Amino acid sequence: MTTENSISFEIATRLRTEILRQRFQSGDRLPSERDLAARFDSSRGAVREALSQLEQSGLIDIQPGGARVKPIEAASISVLGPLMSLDEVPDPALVDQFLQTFGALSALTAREAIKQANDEDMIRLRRMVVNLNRQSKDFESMQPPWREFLEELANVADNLVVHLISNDLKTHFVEQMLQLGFVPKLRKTAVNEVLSDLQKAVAARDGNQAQAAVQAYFDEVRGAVRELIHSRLGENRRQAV
Amino acid sequence: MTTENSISFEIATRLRTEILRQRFQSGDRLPSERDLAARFDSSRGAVREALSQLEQSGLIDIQPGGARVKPIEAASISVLGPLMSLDEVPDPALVDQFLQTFGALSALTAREAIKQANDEDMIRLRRMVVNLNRQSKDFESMQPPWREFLEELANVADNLVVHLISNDLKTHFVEQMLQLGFVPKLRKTAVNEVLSDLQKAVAARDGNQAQAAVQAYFDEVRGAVRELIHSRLGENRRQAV
DNA sequence: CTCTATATTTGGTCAGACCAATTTGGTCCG
DNA sequence: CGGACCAAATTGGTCTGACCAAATATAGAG
Repeated sequence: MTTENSISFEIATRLRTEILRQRFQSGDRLPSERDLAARFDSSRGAVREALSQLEQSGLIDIQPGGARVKPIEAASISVLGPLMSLDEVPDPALVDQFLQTFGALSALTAREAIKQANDEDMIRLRRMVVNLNRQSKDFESMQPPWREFLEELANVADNLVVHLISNDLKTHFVEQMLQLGFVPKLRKTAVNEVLSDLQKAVAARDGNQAQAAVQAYFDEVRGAVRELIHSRLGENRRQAV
Repeated sequence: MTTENSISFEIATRLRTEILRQRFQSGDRLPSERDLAARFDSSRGAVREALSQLEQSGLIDIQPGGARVKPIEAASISVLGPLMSLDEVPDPALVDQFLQTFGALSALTAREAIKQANDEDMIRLRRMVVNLNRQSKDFESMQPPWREFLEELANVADNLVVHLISNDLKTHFVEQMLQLGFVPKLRKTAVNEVLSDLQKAVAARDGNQAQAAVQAYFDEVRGAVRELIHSRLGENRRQAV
C-alpha cells in the first residue's frame, strides 16, 4: 500500500496488535476516542479513522457509549496477516491451517481450470506440468514454476471469489516466509509421485485427479514446513536460554 | 453490525457501489475529499472515514494528490457481499464461484475434522450424518441439519483460517439467497448417492472420501442453483418487457 | 436496597485551519 | 513545435474546538 505512513494507520496497527495479543477481553470497552487520542498524542480524527478500519475488519464494534472488542473468531480474514506477524516465527498451527486452505483453493482452481480450459489452455498447462517435472525436486527450484503454474490455472479457472480470497491470504504471508529464509525440505519420492499423478491428470484432462494431486503436493509442503518451523522454534528457545 | 446508520457508512456504501458498478475506470482519480463532502452534504471527516474503509477493502488507493480506483481483482474478499447485492438477482457466475469455493472449504473442513476427531466427536458426527439421511431429500428440509453438520465439522476441525474466510463469505450471502426465496430443486437420486457415500466415509473414518462427498453435494447444489437463477432471470426479463 | 432523575461521558458530525506533497498551468527556452 | 522548468492551485494528513444525541454513571429519593 501507499498510505501506510499515516498516523491513523500507525494507530490502527498498534491497536490491532494489542487486540490480537488478547490485551483486551472480548467484550471489553476500548478506551474512549479522546483517551486514545491523548495516548497516541494525536487527534480524535486520526483515532476515528483507525477505529473505523478495525471495525471493518471485525475486531471491534463501535457503538454510542463505547467501542467493544469482539472475539477474534468474529473477525475478517484481513487479520490473518497481522496475526501471523505477531511473533518472529509464526504459530505453526496457523501456518498449517493456512497451507491447508491455500492448498484446497489451489486444488479447486486446478479442477475448474481443467474443466473449462480450451485447447490452447490445455497445451500450455501440459507444457507447464512437464516443465515442473523437469526441475530437481527441492522446494527452491520448484517454487517459481509452481507459482507460474498456479497463476496460469487461476487465469483459466477465472474464479473471482477464489481470487479475492487469495489476495487476502497472500498478503504478508509470502514475504514473511521468505524473510525467514524458509526452505522446507520436501520428500523427493513423495513429490515425484505427486507430480507424476499431476502430469497424468493433466494429460488425461481429469479435473478431479488434478485436484487431488495439487492438494497432495500442498500436503507435502505442509509436512515439510511443520518440521521446519518446529526446528526454528527450537533454535529460538535455545537462543533465549 | 451496529454502526451502519452513520453518515460515513452511507458514503462508503454509495461510493463502493459506484466503484463496483464500474462508474470509474481503474486508475481514475476519485473526486477530492472536499468535493465529495460537498456532494454528500457532509464534512471531510465523514468522507475520510468512508475512504479509509474503501482503501482497506482494496478498492481505492489513497495518496497525496488524490485517491485512485483500483481494479476489482485487487480488492479484498469483503467486497463479495456488495458485489452480489448490486442487482436484485445476483450474477449467476458469481454465485457459482461462491458455491464452488464454499464447497471446497467445507470439504476440506470435513477431511480435517475426521482426521482430528476424538471418539466422542466421531460418535456425534456419525449420528448427524445418519440424521441427514433420514430427511426427505429436498433442499428445504435438508438445510438445517446440513448447517448443523457443517458447524460441527468446523468445531472439530478448528481451522481459524477457514473460519475467518467463512465469516466474510457468509456475510450478506445467505440472507440474500433466502430473501429471494431460493429453493433449489435437487436431484434426489444424485443426492441420495452422495449422502450414502458420506455416511460410508464417516463410518469408515475416511477423510478423503468424506471430502469428496461433501464437495459432490455442493456440486449438486450448484447445478440446482444455476437452473434456479436462470429461470429467475428469465422471469425478470419477461417482466421488463 | 431499588428505582429514578440528573450529570457526565461517549460516539457522530461539523467547521475551519495549517502543512507538505502533488498536480496543474503557464512560461520560457531550444 | 516540443520539452524543461517554475509558480500557483489542489489535495491529502492532521489538529483544534465545538455541538448534539444517545448511552452511561452517579447521586439522591423512596
